[in-house]
Amino acid sequence: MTNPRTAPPTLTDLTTYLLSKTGKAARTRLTTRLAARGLRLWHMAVLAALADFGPHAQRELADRLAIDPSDVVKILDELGSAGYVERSRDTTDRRRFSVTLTPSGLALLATLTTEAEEVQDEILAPLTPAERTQLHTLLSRLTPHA
Amino acid sequence: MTNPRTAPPTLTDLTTYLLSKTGKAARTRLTTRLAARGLRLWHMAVLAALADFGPHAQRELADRLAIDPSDVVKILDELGSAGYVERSRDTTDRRRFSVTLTPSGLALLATLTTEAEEVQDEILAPLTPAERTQLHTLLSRLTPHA
DNA sequence: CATATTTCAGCTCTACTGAAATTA
DNA sequence: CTAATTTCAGTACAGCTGAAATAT
Repeated sequence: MTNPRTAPPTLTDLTTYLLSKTGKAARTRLTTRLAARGLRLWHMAVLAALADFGPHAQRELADRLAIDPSDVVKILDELGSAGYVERSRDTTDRRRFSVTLTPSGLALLATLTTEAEEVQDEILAPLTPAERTQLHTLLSRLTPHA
Repeated sequence: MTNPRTAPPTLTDLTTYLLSKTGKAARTRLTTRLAARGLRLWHMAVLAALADFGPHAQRELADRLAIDPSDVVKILDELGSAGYVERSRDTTDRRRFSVTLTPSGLALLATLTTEAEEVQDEILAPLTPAERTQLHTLLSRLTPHA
């Protein structure tokens, strides 16, 4: 009768459950693609922050992306040794490093964004373009609040 | 100028990013509430599966909820010792345990569902009732695919 | 004999904690 | 002297792997 892989209605009646499940599916798929390049989601997030807002101190990156400052260190070590970002001492406050995006970092971000859009096309496949816009608008009303 | 906690547009332009972020926020909030009762999300998911579809073998729970079978063991140990579920050997296939929900398990599920709905009200607060319905409908079109 | 279910021991990864070194 | 930034070592947890015990 019932497909044994059907999720419980008690859960699927909750919009937050659907949100959590589809969000996790999207994240997992992109994580898998990034792993093929030896990268994780935080690497992409850091590149995006630098591209969109310019140089950051490490603490600023941690605040903006809600990453633990102690984890920012390793992420930047990896991006730095691959030549995607550069660290230099902030001249006005020598406790800080100023992190900047390199041209190759910007190029990488463009590639990763394309991959993310491919994953998005997979996840949103059942929706028409108009419905996708509708969904995006609704979700963007939520995020500042969450 | 720019609030240093603003997320990068390169990311927020992706619907899947918003999906991931709001889904994670919802999950985190409910996880926190459940932890106050010594429970985790999987406990609630198992109770929901048993309430909605009746008794399951452990393997069936694992398939339906996409949990690793080896993790089902511990979850049921905890639910069982608290009296929320009962395990009995399946008479037709004695390799299997048949897991059933107890009345107190059903009562617990009702309480947890209320908590989940409270979290949902927090997360969806910016939306009107009509918009919430719209969001739910769109998301329910996605999950079978994902 | 090959396969399925339950169980356990152990690995890995992410996220978080606590503290040290440097500078403001 | 207090506080902020970067860094590192270590902890806790969830999810997964591999294999054993029992039954089909």
